[in-house]
Amino acid sequence: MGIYEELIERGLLAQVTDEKEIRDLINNGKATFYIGFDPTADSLHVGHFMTLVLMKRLQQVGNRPIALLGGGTGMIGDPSGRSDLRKVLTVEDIDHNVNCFKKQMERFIEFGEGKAMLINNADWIRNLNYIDLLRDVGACFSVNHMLAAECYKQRMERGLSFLEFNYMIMQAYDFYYLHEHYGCNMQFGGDDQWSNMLAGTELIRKKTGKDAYAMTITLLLNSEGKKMGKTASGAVWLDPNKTSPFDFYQYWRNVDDADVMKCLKMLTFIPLEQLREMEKWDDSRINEKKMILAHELTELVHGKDEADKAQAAALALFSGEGDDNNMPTTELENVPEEGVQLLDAMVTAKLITSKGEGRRLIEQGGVSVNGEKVTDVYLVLTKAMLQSGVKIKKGKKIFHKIVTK
RNA sequence: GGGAGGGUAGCGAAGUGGCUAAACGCGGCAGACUGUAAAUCUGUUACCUCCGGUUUCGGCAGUUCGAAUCUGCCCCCUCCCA
Repeated sequence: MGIYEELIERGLLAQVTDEKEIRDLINNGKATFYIGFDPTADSLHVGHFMTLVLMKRLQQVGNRPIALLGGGTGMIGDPSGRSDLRKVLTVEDIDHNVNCFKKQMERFIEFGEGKAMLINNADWIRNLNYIDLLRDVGACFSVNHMLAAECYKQRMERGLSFLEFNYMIMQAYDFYYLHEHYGCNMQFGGDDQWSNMLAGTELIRKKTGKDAYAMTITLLLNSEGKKMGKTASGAVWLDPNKTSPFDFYQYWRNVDDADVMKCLKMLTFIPLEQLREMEKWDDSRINEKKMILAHELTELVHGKDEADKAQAAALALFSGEGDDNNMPTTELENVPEEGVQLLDAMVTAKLITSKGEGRRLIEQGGVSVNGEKVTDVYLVLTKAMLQSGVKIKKGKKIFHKIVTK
């Protein structure tokens, strides 16, 4: 069984331009493929994670990945899949984000001679000359054709700026550039990138007469059809400072029953035979599956140590076994002798956004301190308590420790 | 450039002088039930609070005892015509 078949079985492939060719290329390690990453934030998130995993899978069987950071295209902003106008990022923002992405990716994928390549399209896009570009590639695009693309159609209703309209051309140009300079013959991307990717293969064909291929990855949607990796407080980040390993673990520990197998298949490196076996498991073992999922992914992103710690903390908190030293912690500074109010401490720890919210929570019985339900809105955490560490539980499953030196 | 219609809480959407911190729906949070799931039910959902108070309806300036609601100017969005 080749990697192509494996990707299919894992449910990762959405669309391909030429099934036979692509299967031949990637199964035999002949592909030099690129995946673009738009530096719209200062950390990668779960959405990127699946693409990174895919890069790794393909690299393992001999294909050559190019991670293309959109330091140039980020200046424009991709309108695909967006109903509103993107806010325009400054050059500083973009460069900063690109650097953050780089660091995170390096932890995850091996770059270097003969291995994966990390390229920033700012290197060529920011220096493009308008007239030259128009004459060079502008002639290859039909506006009529572009407007027919699904991603633009949706925006015809709400408005689409000329700036964003050009994104497709830039992305196509990237592909062409990589094809010419790095021998890149394939592009991967989210399913929402399909039209942009096709534009690239067409540009290459028109300019060089050669064929290049494109393949899209199924978007990771939950059973309700929403993108996964989003929580009420925002995306689930790979940066441990933005989403702690514990929270990351908990996110996966809490996925819907209906989504567990899908996540295991799409995101983990657990061999297919084993997954097929798991699929036959009795329903009563559903929680076991969730733990495996959470541990696997936390390990991939944060390392085995962190994954073990997160799991131990979760077990300690929810079933009373294991140790509880690894829950998210906030350290308070300059605690006065008389201590601090619980509500103030919770605001500092970002457990609540206002004291009003905290008061409501306590009134509704949603807060515990060191295992005891809080009834007093004005509860004070004494300095002595804080020095030994105070365990706060908000709702049923949010745990946080507050300490002071 | 001309014409029309808009901008209300996280989102959608009522409200056209006081009874409105602002209906309703979604979303969020909490409680019950469960399996750290889903579904369901209940409560809650600007901010600070003991009573009570403070700041909100694109922005600024007015009219008024009183403005989300009326007037002027400005900003932004959508549609139609160029």
